[in-house]
Amino acid sequence: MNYWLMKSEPEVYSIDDLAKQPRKTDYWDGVRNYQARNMMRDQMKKGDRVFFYHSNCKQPGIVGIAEIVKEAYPDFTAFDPDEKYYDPKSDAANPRWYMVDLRYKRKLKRTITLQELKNHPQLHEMPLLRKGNRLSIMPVSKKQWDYILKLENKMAK
DNA sequence: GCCAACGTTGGC
DNA sequence: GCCAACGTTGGC
Repeated sequence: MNYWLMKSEPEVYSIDDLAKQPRKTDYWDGVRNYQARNMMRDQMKKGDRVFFYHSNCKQPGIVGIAEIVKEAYPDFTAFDPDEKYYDPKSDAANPRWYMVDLRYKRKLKRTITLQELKNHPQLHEMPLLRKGNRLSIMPVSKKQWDYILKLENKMAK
């Protein structure tokens, strides 16, 4: 099983929005970056666990856990000129972008903030904490995953 | 709202 | 293929 971190702006799509969906499941559209696409398309597997991360907000950080329930398939929002993430270079015959389906698992008992993550040298290797990394999808190692989950029950450091 | 860090685009 | 210009991300 692989572990991931996926960013979303809560003003646009929060973890509560995901939890509100029928069967708590929704598609993850709008990835328009090749590196993120490749990880999603080639490495994300059904059953993989995901840290849901809120970005570009007052308290950026990990807010919950989701699960991959459907592996990559063409992102149809790229085909529609009315969509925000329309891409004329992508069409059904030759899709450029992909999406996965995500199911809400649970919220963390507390938000583990970006600032808190930075305070742990054990996590410094995370792409999230590396300078200039703006990928919306990033791998998380099992070690990092377990370490972060343990933080959930501790006081913020 | 600012701006650093990247990615993408397009002229040459 | 180079690289300047531009757009985007996202923390602060």
